Amino acid sequence: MSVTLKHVAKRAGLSWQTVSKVLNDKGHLFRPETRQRVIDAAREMGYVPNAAARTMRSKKTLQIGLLLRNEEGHRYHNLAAFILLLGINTRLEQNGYLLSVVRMGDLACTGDAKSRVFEERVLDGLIVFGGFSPDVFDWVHSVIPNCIWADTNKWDEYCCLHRDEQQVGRLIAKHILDLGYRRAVWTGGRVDKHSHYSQADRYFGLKDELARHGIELESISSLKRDDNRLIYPELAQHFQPDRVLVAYNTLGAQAILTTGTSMGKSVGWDYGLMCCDETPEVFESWPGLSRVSNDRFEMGYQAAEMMLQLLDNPAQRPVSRKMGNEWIIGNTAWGPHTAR
Amino acid sequence: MSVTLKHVAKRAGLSWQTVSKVLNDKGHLFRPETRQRVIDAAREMGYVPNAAARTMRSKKTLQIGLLLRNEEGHRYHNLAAFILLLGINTRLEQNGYLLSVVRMGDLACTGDAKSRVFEERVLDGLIVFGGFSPDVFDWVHSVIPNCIWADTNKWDEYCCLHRDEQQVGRLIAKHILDLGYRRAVWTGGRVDKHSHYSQADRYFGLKDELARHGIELESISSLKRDDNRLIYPELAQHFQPDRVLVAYNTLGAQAILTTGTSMGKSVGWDYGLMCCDETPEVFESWPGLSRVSNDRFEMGYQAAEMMLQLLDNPAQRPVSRKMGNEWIIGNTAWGPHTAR
DNA sequence: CTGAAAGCGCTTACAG
DNA sequence: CTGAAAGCGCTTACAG
Repeated sequence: MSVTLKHVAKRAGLSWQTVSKVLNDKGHLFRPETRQRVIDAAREMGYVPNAAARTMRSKKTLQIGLLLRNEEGHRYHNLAAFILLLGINTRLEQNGYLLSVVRMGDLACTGDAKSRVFEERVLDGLIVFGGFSPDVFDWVHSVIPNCIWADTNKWDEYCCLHRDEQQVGRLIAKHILDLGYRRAVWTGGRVDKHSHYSQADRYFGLKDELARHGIELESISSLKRDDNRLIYPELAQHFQPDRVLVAYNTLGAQAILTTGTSMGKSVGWDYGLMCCDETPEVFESWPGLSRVSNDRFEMGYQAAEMMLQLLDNPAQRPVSRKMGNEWIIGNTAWGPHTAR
Repeated sequence: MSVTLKHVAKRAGLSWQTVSKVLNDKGHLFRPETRQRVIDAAREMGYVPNAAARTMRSKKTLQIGLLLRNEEGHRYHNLAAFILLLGINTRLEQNGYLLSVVRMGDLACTGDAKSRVFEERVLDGLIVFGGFSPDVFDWVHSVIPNCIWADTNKWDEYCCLHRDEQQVGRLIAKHILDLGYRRAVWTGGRVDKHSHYSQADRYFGLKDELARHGIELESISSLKRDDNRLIYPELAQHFQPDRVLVAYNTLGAQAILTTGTSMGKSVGWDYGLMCCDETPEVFESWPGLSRVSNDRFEMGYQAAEMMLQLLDNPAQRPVSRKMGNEWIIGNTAWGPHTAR
């Protein structure tokens, strides 16, 4: 059906093994006319190497998986993961690797993982992204040995990639202090043992840094409605010019903005707002949000980089990395003296 | 290194070919005890079939590609494509197929396509999404014969999947008429031969349907700034209670809203607004937008369905499909009589 | 019911 | 400089 080395060889009048060597360019050790004959024949016949055959010999599939959480009723939950994917893809492509998306519920180890990647040897490695329970980590790792853990709750010396979330908290604290606020309100919810690491790290990074300067971080709780809208029952009393509200992510920031607007409060003037995170959409929809950067494309790129390193030398696993962040100046917090 | 049939066979005390047959469950034609011995041995040793070897025999890679446009400076342009990807993935997974993301600039045929999928036989088929030039279509098709064209400008009898964009225009027209508007303004830009098919179809579907009822569709032009913000120079004069503005997509709707807000105009009251498209984000950020539905997850699911059909029987290619749309009631257009 | 052989398309030692 | 052989891990006719 498709053109193989043998077909090309027949046309070129050479043995198929010779054709293989010419095409793989083993040291230019052929007569130029022979080379040309082979190359022409291959092109004319539209020869394309069979990846499976090559894989069998080389033991490398040149395929990496990206494991994403597949939450029921949250089809779109992982939108940000796409940027990560593009970053990974961009890096892997350079080395001839392909990227396949694998989705899994959090209970995969109990048997609901259906993807073929767990049943056959198809992947050289797997990049795991986001929140899964420890059991899942162990199970996945036992099936696919070469893993990079990107933004998961796992943190070892090797193979893990995190955003430096404590630094995020400290950055927020620094700007709260620089602007002269004496009251700050955390709106990112209560930290418990099931939390994603970012929640604890942002919270304590912020709290501790503020405490060092004699400011106690206040907190308000939040509710999540069935339709995924965030509600902050105690928010109203904190719309004050002397206060800065700290949102866990842009969704939270948006919810605060909406609530404030409906009460006639103007962000930046009637209250301050800072956000610990950003998403690609915020560049278009709310570039003025005062926030800490979060380049998920870069995270993907680095995760891919670590994966390539790991595959290159599995014995010497890549050292874990923490990605730094920057403060992005916005117009949603100007300090406590700007009441109009 | 990894466990093969031979290792399992040795443990089970059988030939490796027999082990293969048992594991592939060829008609239960083995003694139960033999079967059990094999199955136990395989599990104990953690046997996993080698996909490459299987591929070599079956001539099927069980891999599908998703081709996305890779625009310089538009890293995040294709965010909506992720939902499509999830839809495709969900369907393919059921049949054991893997999905790989492939990105390409629009000039690939001139040589900037770097992905390995164009240089080796790795994919059983390719789903092409979005806007490329006809040259690219031809080139891609010549390299990878089994293609499904999802939301591209290509429209044949077979293998194409479109949203019914003319119906979108007609749906908008219908609701404009139902609400009693006599003036409607298209803000979706001028149609030319490089336009995506959706632009022409939405525009003419709307225009023709309105014309049938004696209403002439007005138009205003738009500019795109360097930072991707949309500007409508002639917009101001159209913020009138007797008028409905029709946006090409949610980005356009957002831009109109922002402009209106800055002029103290209240959407739904001071002017009407309808949108031809929706994105996942709009469910969270602007559920009240009066618009036509666009389920990209479903489009992905159907594209995958067509691909599986094509692979199942390449001789009988799947007939092209047009996906219908629904009107989503919002609060941004109430008819021309609601001026306050 | 089980085993031995052929072959999928390639690469890489080893001969000539 | 070119060719013939072995082998990657599997499946599937064909023997026994």
